[in-house]
Amino acid sequence: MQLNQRRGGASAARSLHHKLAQSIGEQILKGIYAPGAILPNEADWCRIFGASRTAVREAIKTLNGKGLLASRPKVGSRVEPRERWNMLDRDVIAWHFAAMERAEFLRSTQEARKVFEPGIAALAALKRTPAQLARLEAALEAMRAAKYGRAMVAPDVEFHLALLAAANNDLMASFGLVIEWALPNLFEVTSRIHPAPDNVVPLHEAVVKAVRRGNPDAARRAMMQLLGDTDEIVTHDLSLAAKAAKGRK
Amino acid sequence: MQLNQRRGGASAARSLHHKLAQSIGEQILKGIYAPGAILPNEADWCRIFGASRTAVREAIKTLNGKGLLASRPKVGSRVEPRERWNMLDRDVIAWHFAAMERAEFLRSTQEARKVFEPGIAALAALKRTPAQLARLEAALEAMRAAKYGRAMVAPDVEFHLALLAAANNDLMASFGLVIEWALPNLFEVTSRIHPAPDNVVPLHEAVVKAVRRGNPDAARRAMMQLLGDTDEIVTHDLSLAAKAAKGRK
DNA sequence: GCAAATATTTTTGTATGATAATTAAAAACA
DNA sequence: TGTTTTTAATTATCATACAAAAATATTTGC
Repeated sequence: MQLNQRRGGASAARSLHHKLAQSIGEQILKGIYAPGAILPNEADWCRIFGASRTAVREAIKTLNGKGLLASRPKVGSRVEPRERWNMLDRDVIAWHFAAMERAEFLRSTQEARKVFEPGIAALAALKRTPAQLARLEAALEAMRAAKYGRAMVAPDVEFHLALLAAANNDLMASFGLVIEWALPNLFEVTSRIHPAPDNVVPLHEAVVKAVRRGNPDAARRAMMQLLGDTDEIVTHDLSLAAKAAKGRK
Repeated sequence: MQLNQRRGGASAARSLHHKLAQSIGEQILKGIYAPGAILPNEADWCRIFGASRTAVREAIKTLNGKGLLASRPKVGSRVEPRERWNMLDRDVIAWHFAAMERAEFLRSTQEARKVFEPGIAALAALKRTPAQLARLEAALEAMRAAKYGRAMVAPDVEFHLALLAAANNDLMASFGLVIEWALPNLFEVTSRIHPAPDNVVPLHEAVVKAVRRGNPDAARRAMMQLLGDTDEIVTHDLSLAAKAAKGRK
C-alpha cells in the first residue's frame, strides 16, 4: 500500500489521516471500491495501513465529509452513488484526475467550461465591482507580459478565476477548480501543435472590454469565441492523440 | 449551545460528531467565525459541547473535508477563504440556506440555474442515452399527472435532475443540489401569486422534444424560455416581498 | 410451520488518558 | 541587529475500554 506524496498541482499529504484519506479516496475514484460496495472495516484498515483506529476513523470522516462514503454501525462504510460525490472538491478532483484518462479528463473539463463560462462572463459584466474589474485587468496585463507560452498559463488561470469572482455568486465559486485543472493540462496538449497562438490575448481582451462596458451579451459572445477557439485545437489534438494511441497498439 | 435536529429537507444529524459538525458549520456559514478567524481549540469545543475530544476532532475532520477549515498544530483550526468552501455539498448548502436571507438565496440559485441549465439541456440533447431520455419523459409524465401545484414540485425536481444526469458530465453533477434547493423554495414564493401557472408543462415539454430530437440549440432555447418565465415571476414577487418588508419596518 | 419476540454478534460511535510531532513565538546568544 | 535555541501551545497519533446501533440468528408461542 503506497502512501506517496502527491505529484503535480495537488495538495501534499501533511498528516497520516490525510494520507489514509488520500489512499482510500483514490481507490474509490479508481473504481476499486465501486458505489454501493462496503469497504473493509476499521480494524481491517488498521491492519492494512499499520495505523491506529483514530487515524483511520478521521480519514473516513474526511471522506464522509466529501460525500464519498456513508458509515453506519453494524453495516460499515458504503461507497455513495457517484452523483453524491463532491467532485468539485480540491482533493476529489485531484483523485479523479489521477484515476482518469488524460484526454477524457480534458474533454470533460472543456465541456463544463463551455457550459458555465459564457454565463459567468455575462454575470461579471453585470455585477463586477471596480476592484474585481481591476483584478481582471491586471491578469490580462500579466498575460500580455508573458514572454513564452508556459509563462502565460498562470495569468490565464488567474484571469478566469478573476472573472469567476467578479460574477459574485457563491454557488458557482467551486467551478474555479475546473479552471485550475483544465488550463495547465490544456497547455500541455496545445503547446505541442500550437507553439504560441497569438490570438489568445485579443480574445481575452474582448472579454475584459465587454465586462468593463457592462455589456453581458458581448461578454458572453466573447467568452464563447475564446472557448470555441481553444476547443477546436483540443478536439483536433485529442483525435490525433487517439489515432496515435491506436497506432501503437 | 443548541444541537437541534435539522428542519426541512436537510439531512438529520445521526451521530454526535455529526451534530457537532453541523453546529460548528452553521456558525461558520452565519459568519460567527469569519474566513481567516481561528476557531476555539479542541479542548474549548469539548467544554462548549460537553463532548469528548474524539467526537470534536471527528467533527472538525468532516469540516476539513468540506473545505471550511484547515487545521495545523500550534495554530489551531482556521476558517478557509470562502472560495475554498465546497458550497455544492449537501450539508454546506443546507447551512448556507439556514444562514441566509430567503429571497437572496432564491435569487442566487435562479441566477446560477440560468447560467447552467441551458448548457445542460444542450449537452443532454447531444449525449443522453435512451434510458436517460426515458427517465426524463417519465418525469414529464409525472408533472402532467400532478393534480395541484405542490404535487408538481417533486416531479419538477426529478425532471431537472434527469436532464442533468443526461448531460453525462461528472463535473457538473453536484449542481443537482442547487436544483433540489431552488425548486421547492421557488414554489413557496410563486404559489402565493400564481396559484397554478398552466404553461409550466408545455415549457418542459419543449425541452423534452428537443432532447428527444437531439437538437442542442432547440434544447438550450427551450430551457432559457422555461427559466425566463419563472424568473419573471420571482423578481416580481421578490421585489414585492422586499417592499412589504420595508413597509413593516 | 409461521410469526413475533428475544438474544447474539458485528460494526461503528464515544470516552479517556497518554505521548509525539509541529511550529509560532519568546528567549538567548553572537 | 540578526541568528540560533528554547519554550509552549496545539494538533496528531496511539492504545484501550465500553456504549449504541442494527443486521442476523435463535427462541418462543401459537
